[in-house]
Amino acid sequence: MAARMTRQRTAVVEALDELADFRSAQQLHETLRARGESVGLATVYRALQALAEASEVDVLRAEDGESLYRRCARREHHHHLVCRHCGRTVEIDGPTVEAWASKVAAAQGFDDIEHTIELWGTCADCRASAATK
Amino acid sequence: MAARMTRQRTAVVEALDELADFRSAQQLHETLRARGESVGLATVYRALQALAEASEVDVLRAEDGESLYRRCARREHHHHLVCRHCGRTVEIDGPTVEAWASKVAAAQGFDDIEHTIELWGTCADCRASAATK
DNA sequence: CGGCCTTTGACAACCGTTCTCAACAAGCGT
DNA sequence: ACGCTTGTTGAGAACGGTTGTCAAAGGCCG
Repeated sequence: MAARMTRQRTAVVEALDELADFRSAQQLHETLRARGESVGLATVYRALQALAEASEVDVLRAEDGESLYRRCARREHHHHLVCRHCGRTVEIDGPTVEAWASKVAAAQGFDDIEHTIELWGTCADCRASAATK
Repeated sequence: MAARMTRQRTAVVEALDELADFRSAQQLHETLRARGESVGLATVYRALQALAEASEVDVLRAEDGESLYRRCARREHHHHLVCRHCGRTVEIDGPTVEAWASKVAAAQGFDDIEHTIELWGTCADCRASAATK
């Protein structure tokens, strides 16, 4: 139960802190390998899972179903505008949207409401480099 | 290129029409088998894929990553309130939300914007049967 | 330092989905 | 109705992300 601070966990957290954008577990694993920090893939998955449970990282699903992780600045509930090419992320919140969501759901007799509100797009940088093809 | 109307495709469409709720490809496959309509799993996947491309069905991802399909009443853009236990679905639209989403994204210099707005909950029926455990 | 007990890592197992490819059948022309 | 052409089917293999297994490694508390 006690969360031990191991070299591997520290490495995962550090990598997330530096990256700042949404990354897949495999990308993270690759990054760690590249910088010499040898960490097993399964361990990366477990670390991310634990962090997500503790709300230390946000998780969202890419369009192809892969899970992406990010260490967000704010721990409160919020949403994201994510570049589908490079993972670049902007945190956003929509107080209006929150209210709207729970009102609609309640009106239909639904409980335990959760909502998924994510915005995907192509950021300015990726649009520029795509033009240079 | 021409879309041929085969027994299998017809069966998939019919099953979707009757079900009315979001179902996974495997559930659909199981349903068809159960009613004697022998259809290969791969074929179900292909049929759903084709229907999705033609905007004949809506696709969304369950929390565990599985794809769910549904034949919606309206073909225009809309969102869903889905019971995470039985797939029961209510179509909803949020004109305010749409506007908000594209405005926010544009303000950050993002292009090709797409948004995912889905509501998950437990419907009244499932809540009731859960109480009977 | 010693030992308990969590964590690790290589690899196998899983599971949803897609691919392969020979057999099959829609739909068209005759 | 009869071929023919060509898209479609289906069983099984392949795939890719993720999770499980289990012996070895190593935090952490006394």
